[in-house]
Amino acid sequence: MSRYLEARRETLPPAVTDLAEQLAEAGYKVTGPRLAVLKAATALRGAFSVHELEQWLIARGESPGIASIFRTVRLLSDLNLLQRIHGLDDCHRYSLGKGHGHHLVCTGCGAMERFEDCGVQSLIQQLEQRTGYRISAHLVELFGLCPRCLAASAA
Amino acid sequence: MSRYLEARRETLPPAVTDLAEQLAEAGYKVTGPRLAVLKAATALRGAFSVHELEQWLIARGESPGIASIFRTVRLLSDLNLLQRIHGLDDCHRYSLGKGHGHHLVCTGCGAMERFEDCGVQSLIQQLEQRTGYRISAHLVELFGLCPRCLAASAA
DNA sequence: TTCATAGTTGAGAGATAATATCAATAAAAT
DNA sequence: ATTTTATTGATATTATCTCTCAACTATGAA
Repeated sequence: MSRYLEARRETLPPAVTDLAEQLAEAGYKVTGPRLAVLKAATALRGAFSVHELEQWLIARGESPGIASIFRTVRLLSDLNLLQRIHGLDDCHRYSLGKGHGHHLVCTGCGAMERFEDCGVQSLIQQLEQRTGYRISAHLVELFGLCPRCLAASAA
Repeated sequence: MSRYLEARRETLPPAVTDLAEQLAEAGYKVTGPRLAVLKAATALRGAFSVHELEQWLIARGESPGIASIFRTVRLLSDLNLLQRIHGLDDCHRYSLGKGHGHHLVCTGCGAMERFEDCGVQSLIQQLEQRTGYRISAHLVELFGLCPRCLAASAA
């Protein structure tokens, strides 16, 4: 495995070591900058932007160069460990999570719920028949107010 | 109505005058640059980027400043006459069309089908119950190969 | 038709998101 | 411990898009 990771395993949250192990398994080196980004992404939870990752890291005095933050985000995305969130306007947010997933995003505060089953299978079948396309991917994102923002707006 | 539009109605495609009338009705002036962008968007059909609009216009020697192209795209979008297409990667394409709509985009050639009914109502109800969110908007986009690209890839 | 006015335009500066370059560095294999 | 090779970071660059503001023009009123 990764010597670098083993040396600091004790000091890292399990979620971070877990992700780092997947980087190693995929043949990538486990480096300081990459661990830093993983720490930030894990700590921020939910939907975060590259800028927010950077701010979190700067605040702790351990920010890699911005290029490496982008590179790590891209790498996690390529390995399907990170999903890009497509907002109605904003398309520059991400969420940790394995494989295919969808998001329900609060337009008030940015909170987010992930869900797996989006029930578009029958729509896909229907459209394949009607249009002759072979559909291989889909994007489903939902927007609204979370319970807290809902309560606040009612007051 | 718009004096400017009436004076050139004869020289414009109906799809363009139709859109221009909607600008006028909404209280916006019908100007040369705006008509030019409408012509480009109508001519390009399907999914287009701002850059493609600009290229089309430059090729005909009637391109407004890039700022005005962006402004017109934004205006059409605000009036719900233009939809932004969210690709898996690319989020900078648009499609003419009124109101709420979804897209089935060919990952091979960029061709595109619009569809209205996306059948996520029951998913929305389900998630509202489970999460307590009040869902007010959604994004559904599908990707695959169009019949032509499918045939080409089989060969 | 002409005029006044208020909305619109365009050039260029600037903001933001992201990538490219490449010498220096550090993790991993030996 | 040394070698090898991936990775990093500073900087420049590109792409997308917005801002500013003087000049302009479509529109409504006269």
